[in-house]
Amino acid sequence: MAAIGDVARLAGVSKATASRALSGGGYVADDTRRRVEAAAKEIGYIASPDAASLVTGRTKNVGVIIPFVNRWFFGEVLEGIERALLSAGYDLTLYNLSEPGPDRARVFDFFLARKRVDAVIAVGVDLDDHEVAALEKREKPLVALGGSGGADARLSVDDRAVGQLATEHLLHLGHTRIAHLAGVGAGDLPLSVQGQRRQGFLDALSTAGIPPEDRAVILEADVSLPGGYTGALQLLGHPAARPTALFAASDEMAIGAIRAAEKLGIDVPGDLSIIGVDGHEYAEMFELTTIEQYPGEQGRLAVDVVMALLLDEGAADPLPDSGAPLPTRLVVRATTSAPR
Amino acid sequence: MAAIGDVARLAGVSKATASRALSGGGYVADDTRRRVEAAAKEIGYIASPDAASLVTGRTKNVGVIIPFVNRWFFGEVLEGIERALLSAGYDLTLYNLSEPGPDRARVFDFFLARKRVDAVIAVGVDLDDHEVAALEKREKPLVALGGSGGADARLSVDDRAVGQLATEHLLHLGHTRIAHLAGVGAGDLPLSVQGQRRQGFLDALSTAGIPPEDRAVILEADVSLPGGYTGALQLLGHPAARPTALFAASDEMAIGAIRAAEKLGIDVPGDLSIIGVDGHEYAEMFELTTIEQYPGEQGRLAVDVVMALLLDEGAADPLPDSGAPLPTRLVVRATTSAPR
DNA sequence: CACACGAAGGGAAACGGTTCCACATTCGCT
DNA sequence: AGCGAATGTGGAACCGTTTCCCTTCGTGTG
Repeated sequence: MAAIGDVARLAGVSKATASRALSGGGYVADDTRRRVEAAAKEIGYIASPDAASLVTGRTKNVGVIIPFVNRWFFGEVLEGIERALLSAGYDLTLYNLSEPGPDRARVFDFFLARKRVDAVIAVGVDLDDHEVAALEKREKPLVALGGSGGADARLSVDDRAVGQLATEHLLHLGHTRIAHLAGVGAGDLPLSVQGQRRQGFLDALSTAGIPPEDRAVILEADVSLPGGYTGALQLLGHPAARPTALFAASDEMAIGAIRAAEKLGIDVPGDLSIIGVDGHEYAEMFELTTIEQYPGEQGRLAVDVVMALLLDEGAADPLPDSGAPLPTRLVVRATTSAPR
Repeated sequence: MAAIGDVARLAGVSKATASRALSGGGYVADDTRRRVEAAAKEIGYIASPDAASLVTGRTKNVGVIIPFVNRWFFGEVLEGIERALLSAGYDLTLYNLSEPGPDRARVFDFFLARKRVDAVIAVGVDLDDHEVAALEKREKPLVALGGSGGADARLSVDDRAVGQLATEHLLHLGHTRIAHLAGVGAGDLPLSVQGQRRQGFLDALSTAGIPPEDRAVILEADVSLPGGYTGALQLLGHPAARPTALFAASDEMAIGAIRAAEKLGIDVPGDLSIIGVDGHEYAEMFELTTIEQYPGEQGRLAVDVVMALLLDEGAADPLPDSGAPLPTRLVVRATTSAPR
């Protein structure tokens, strides 16, 4: 395989000059640079990133840890990150994190501990103290998108406000018996995305002064279409206290709920209004009222922050984002209306 | 940062011995090994994969190129690959390939050209000659899952047989006016997955002796739920030649078609039978008849092949797979029945 | 009892780049 | 004209491993 020494020899310069001409900064005469580039092309020279990383300490590679790739939100984020990283000339190493367990620990203690990534983007993962510590030890920047736990920068939708807005939309239409299909763990992890949405739901009911005995239940279910389906069957099957409106913690759950209502012969929105969260690809087709967010854009943004952090690298962080939550938008379609 | 020299000094051995004790083979006394390991743990030594790669030429990293992450099939494959790779101690570098264009060329000519991956898994991508050549030049193994183009090993469902079986299922129920919702490009790329399914469809009709004027149309649409929805609206909206059965090239398309039928007041399966392909997570919920395949398992399998190839490495390839197509299974549910 | 052989470990040379430092020009400015 | 800065280039050290080759023992074998 052709090494930089070969290129240098062919171009009649030293390794140092060849290196500068091809990648490094430094002073190189235009003429020389062209000669080196021509030589490189001629022998099909390809730089070894390993050798470069070894000496510079930078790898041009960022690690992404993500709990699912097959949920719409996460898939979309991942595609956004990938595209942004690619155009910045970075590689993306994927760690598909499972629930807590030996595999998960292995990712933090073995894979991420090595110096193979310049930074880590954690999307939608709730890091525990041990995990944060493991990442802290490496001085690599850590930016988080949603989820909870310490990070150098955290981008996040205001999920509590989202939950509140969704619920207020239903209240505003005149509903009072409103159920919430929450994500699993919403009750146990108040700081998680699902926990915050649940909190927002409760906030809205409280400020609206709905007496507790009038409130419908909160049911936790898998944040997926089948999860929403079975959860909604549960919720709607009981004839006594059937809610007139349902706030689903994600659009996938909401679509499952629509399906469940159809199954049970419950008219949407006549007998049941449904609102979701996400702005899922399918939302329009199901005419679903939802609170949109923009995961692809969020991914891109996370990459921007990483790049900024990588430039500063130790300089007094001006906290490039810090503050404004990510944008969301209420989109009213045909699954919500006033109760009969 | 602690280097192996520090470990060696602390353990009172040479770098060479420390290296052997921690990773390499060679002779090391048990006692010495333990001492080195203790020293490593004590100072929190973490080996630099870059340095190791530089000298060994192996990176313990495989590249995966995949056109989507947010379609069920691909997401599932990706998760399968990731899990298998992780447990083999390998990293996964993701290249989310877009349609042909400068970005796509960049992946092949820049990213994959470098020596950062030991092997490449291409899932569902139709490689053109230039791309195959670019990968060929690096001697790294290339295993393909579906799609077309040269590769060292190719795992694939027999998509033609799948198309044929799906169509025969409908024929067997007594249908003759059968439409096919094909994936885009099915007509132009006969060797692609979608092209093969289309061929199987035609094969079945021919062998059944259905006269061409009786056959319903083939319509190409995006291989997604919205694609299936709008495609089916197209197909079913025309009252004159409405088919009594529909073979959708994927479950996502099939579910979109179900939705479209509902929209148009067409009873499924009374007025229209629908069959899909994939065994999608949602298939059961929609009671969809489908031909299942097992993408997660396929991903795992692809990794097995890669590992085998990586071991041989130049030895006379016994073509570890070569042959039997990947398993599929017809699962009959409630969206197909005899025509009225 | 000599000898070969296997086990154990050390020294040093890679691997393929980048970058520090030194040196030689050329240029702009006073 | 003199001098410092800017520009262009080469030599050599260095990044952190692995591995080749050599030395030193101890031991089973002829």
